[in-house]
Amino acid sequence: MPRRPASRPAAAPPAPAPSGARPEVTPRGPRYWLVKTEPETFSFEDLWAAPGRTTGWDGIRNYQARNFLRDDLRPGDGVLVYHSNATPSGVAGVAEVVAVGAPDPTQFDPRSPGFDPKATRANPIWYQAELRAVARAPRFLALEELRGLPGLAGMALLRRGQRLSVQPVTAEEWGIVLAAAGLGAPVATRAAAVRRPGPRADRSR
DNA sequence: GCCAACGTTGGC
DNA sequence: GCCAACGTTGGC
Repeated sequence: MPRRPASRPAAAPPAPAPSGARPEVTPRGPRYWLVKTEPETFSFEDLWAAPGRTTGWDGIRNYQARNFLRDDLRPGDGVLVYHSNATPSGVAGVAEVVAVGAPDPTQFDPRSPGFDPKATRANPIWYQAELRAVARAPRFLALEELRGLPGLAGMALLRRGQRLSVQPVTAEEWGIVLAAAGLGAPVATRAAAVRRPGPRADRSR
């Protein structure tokens, strides 16, 4: 289930990501991410309905996004699932990383739009992560609403020209988005469990 | 469908 | 290595 309508794989570039405009990843502690998916292809509801509410998040064909997926996601990390190219676009729910490190199988499948003739099983180019749905957003958080939330001005998603389909989210952004989505109460990702209680009013007595 | 913002390709 | 052409993303 391609997250992106897997575009033609680009030619193999120099392996490691240049640092340039790469959004920063929190070095320690729980990490948070946002992944984009076109709901007509694979929606949060599809993830929710998947066996074990889990699926291999495949179809990533951008090197920077791949590097986050391959090198930085860790089991237990929290993930905002964002619907792109949708009406409206926005955050539909929360997932968590279950496993990382597996090659994206669609790169080996000539019938898949994600097929990459340069990839071999010995030398895969693209990777996937196992994601498990944790909670629907009681309130779908539309992009327009996200733009209006104080504290999210610096969020990668909201920056002009930002197109990464896997991007880091800070702990602060995570807290703000969850609270606004009606998920202020603890969400059962390991990452969220580790999260320090913040100034948000989400501590039930 | 339009188009801005990028990433990639390929000629030189 | 430069950079114009082209392709893709994704909001609108």
